[in-house]
Amino acid sequence: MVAKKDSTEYKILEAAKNVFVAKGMEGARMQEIADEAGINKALLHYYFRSKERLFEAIFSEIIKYAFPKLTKVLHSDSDITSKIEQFVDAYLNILIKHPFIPGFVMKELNRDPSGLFKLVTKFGIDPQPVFKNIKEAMDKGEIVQMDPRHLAINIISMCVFPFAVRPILSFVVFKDDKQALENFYAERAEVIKKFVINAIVVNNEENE
Amino acid sequence: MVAKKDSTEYKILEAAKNVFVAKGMEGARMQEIADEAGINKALLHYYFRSKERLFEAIFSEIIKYAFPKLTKVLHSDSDITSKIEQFVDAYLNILIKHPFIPGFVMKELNRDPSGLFKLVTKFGIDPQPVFKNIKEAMDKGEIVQMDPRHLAINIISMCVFPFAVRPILSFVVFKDDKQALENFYAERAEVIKKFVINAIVVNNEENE
DNA sequence: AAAAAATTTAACCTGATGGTTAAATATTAT
DNA sequence: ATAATATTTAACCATCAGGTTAAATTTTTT
Repeated sequence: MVAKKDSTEYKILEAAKNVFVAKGMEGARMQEIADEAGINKALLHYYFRSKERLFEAIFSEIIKYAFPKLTKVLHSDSDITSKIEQFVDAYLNILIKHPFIPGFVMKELNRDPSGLFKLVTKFGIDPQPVFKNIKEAMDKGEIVQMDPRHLAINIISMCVFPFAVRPILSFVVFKDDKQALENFYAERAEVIKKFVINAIVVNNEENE
Repeated sequence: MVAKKDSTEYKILEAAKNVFVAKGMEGARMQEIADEAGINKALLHYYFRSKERLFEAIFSEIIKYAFPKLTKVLHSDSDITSKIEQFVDAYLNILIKHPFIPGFVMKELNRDPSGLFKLVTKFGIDPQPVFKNIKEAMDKGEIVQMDPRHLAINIISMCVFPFAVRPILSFVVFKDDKQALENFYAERAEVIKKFVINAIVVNNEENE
């Protein structure tokens, strides 16, 4: 059940999200979350019982936000290249709006993978149907033959990784020029789609 | 200066690496590092002064190990596609031998980017010459025209990201089948090279 | 052999931190 | 109006954790 805007619970969730995203589960301090929510620290425990549970509430909310938008495009009846393009567009749309997600999720993935495992199981996320769909397209000669898992991880890697390494990317490549970095991110969807299509579609002279 | 094998300092560094990699800078406990090194906790401070400095010693050693192997292949006189292939081979070689590196480095990148910034500056890592080299190859028509930065980040993303998400990749795609995962990683170099060459080399019918 | 330096140790310190509690206050139900 | 429930608060607790210290021991230097 969703907390009403302006309620104490809502304020806690917003503050907790800000602090957990910035500092991580271990680095975040309950007093800092309370300060940012403008409440007494004891209330954090009154509403959420423990730091761990508060964190889980935030983490699952983030995962719950992103996953459906991605799996939805994969269950359409489009041909494989359209699906890939829609998937890339959907993914970049989410990442541009919420660029903190990859760094945050991957930090917590490596700290304690079981949390994400539970959510994956809970949401019934299963890539096998997607791999099967890709395999069928390969067998029909629509795209080149390769292990569908490699194709999937190639696409996801190009989508997510640049956001996950945002700090070092900004520093090394963009010299902390925020606008240039935003422009780079804005171009990613088109670049990835073209790159992938070029890599996998057979005899693709028309689009050269 | 390198610590002699079997010396206390060497034991500390090995133990610290194990614990920092597993738990991260914040999650690691000095007592646990001492226990694993088989020494009194005070010795950690005697040799390294603070937890932060001990961590920095480990972190820079890891970065120092990996970077030269990668930049070396980029400074050869080969044509661009050979360079890309050598780079991918070198990168995957390192990652397969030390699969913990991406998860660890990215976790610390997001916790405190300045540490990595300092190392990048210290080692004089500058991608501009590589971008220039790529651009020249594009202008000559050897590979398709695109922003060199996108090409570079595409390649690095496909190399690194699958290792960075190893826990969830193993869980979701490989059902914790370690051998299957290792096989997948072992195939990555060839898959990435072929994928990239297909994506960027013009009229590449011979290799189909 | 003796002195100096390096290394090691057990015990301790201080601040930080997640969590708890009893009481007060506010809100809701009767 | 009163009772019950929910919310809030200041103060506190107990443990944890990085770091320190004086003294003992070992090793190295003279």
